[in-house]
Amino acid sequence: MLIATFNVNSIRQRIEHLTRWLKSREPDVVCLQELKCLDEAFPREEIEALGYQVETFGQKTFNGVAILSRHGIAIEHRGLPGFLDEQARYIEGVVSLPQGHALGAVLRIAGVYFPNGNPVDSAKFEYKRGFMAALTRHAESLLALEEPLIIAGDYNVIPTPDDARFPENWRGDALFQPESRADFRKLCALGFTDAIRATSDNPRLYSFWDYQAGAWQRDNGIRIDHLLLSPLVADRLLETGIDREMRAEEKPSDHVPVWCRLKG
DNA sequence: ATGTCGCGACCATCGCGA
Repeated sequence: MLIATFNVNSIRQRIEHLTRWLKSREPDVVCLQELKCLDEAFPREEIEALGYQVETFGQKTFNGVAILSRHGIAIEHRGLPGFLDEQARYIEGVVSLPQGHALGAVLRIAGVYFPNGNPVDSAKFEYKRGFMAALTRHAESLLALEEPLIIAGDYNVIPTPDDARFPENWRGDALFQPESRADFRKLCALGFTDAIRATSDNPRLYSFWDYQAGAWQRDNGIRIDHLLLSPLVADRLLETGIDREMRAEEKPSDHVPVWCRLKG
């Protein structure tokens, strides 16, 4: 069972990259962020042709999230419960697993696209913190269900200095503010495992490189796309990966896919 | 600090968000 998250930075610009990657990586469930289009403009047929159920929560121009699943998925939320929001940043559903699966009958998956939050002295940062507070509250209620649960997506948070090539460059940025990092730690402290950090102590594990100033060529990256695993999922974690070679393709997204493989 | 994208308004560049 392979679960992935990928911020595509416009699904219409990235559909060819995505389908190529789906064919080679063969993930079971994928959370997508930054669709940047309405549901009716989402190129669903190309993805359905590869055997995926496609569930979208789109928005014109900005944001937008989706879940792709090779197993049946029932969407329970479009929009984060308890957080009034005009922006499409949250989608949650329950995947029905094949009979006799090691995880049990279901896997709950939430796809998130956190607000960027810059500049820090603006309402945008307060909005980011409010989103995190609401997600933490909601995650607490989900953990009480004691189901296997993954919250996957673009958190727009650099958790530690090891998650940036040049951490000093991010001082004062909303992605690396003490408050943003503390909020992320508080969410994790509910009992989630950061899948990448649980399986590797390699430095330079990044998921995003800015388009500007030759960031990719200099490996000036940050790790902001995360897979948070509930205890029942963490118990079955086998390996993780970051498909950084996607960033070297023609017309790439500024993010690359991050994935984890589970037993069963 | 900024050497870049993608979108949508509007028709050719520009402002916004990242």
